[in-house]
Amino acid sequence: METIALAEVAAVLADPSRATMCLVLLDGRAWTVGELAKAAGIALSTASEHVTRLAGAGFVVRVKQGRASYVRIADPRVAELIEHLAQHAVTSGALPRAGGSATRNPRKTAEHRPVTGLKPTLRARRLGFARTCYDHLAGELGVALRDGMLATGLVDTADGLTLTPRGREVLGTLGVPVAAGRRPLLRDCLDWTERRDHLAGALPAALLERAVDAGWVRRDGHRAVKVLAEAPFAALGVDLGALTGP
DNA sequence: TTCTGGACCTCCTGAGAAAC
DNA sequence: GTTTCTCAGGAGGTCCAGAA
Repeated sequence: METIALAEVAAVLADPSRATMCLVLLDGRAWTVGELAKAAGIALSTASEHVTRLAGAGFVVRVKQGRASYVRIADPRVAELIEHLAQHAVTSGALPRAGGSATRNPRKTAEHRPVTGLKPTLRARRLGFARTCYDHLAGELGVALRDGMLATGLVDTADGLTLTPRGREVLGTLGVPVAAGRRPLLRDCLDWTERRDHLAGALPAALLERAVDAGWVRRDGHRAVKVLAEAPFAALGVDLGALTGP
């Protein structure tokens, strides 16, 4: 019974077009069916069918707004599942690291297309340096944030990943709201480019939202994030100058 | 082991509906 | 009228069980 259910769910992601759509949606934004079709390199009607199937399996939800129909990942757990599958694909050799592709359809997203020139190389480097992992920061910057917050005592791992009183204070001064709600405040999320953990959960999501609102970082194309020089990441134990950068 | 026919899947074009 | 999306129908490819 469970085997059949697992096979059915896996079959939904087994199609390269639907997998591409899911990877595109990992940036946490809502996309129109037309945009998804363009990203996957398929016709609009075909994309609509794929979205219907993804929605039926609970991977995505549709939000009607006027004549447009927006599609987004159903919830953060789905995003984590897709991110982990992508990470597994990389570590198992099915997909090369950022910038490569092993799908049977070569016209897929820029993120997984083989690097053939300067522009794709730069894109891959930007993704590797700093990007969004659904709703939080990932890449070299994401891993550095975890390391920095641990090193400066803002986060503690003695009893699982917890925010220390000092961490609460520092984040408060930065204007980052600290409220867990139904989601865990902090948890580890394996980074598929760095092969190390970065921070996920309600707090990293709030930090990214605050960073974008305050202009510390700017979304720079699909998933890539540009860090501005005046970003106060030093308060979180991150030495931006020590990172390799894109 | 190879061939064959049916079932299934993906993707396309074209028509039509709905919203602006 | 234009844009965006869904639906219908069909082409082409793949998979698989059964036969030779």
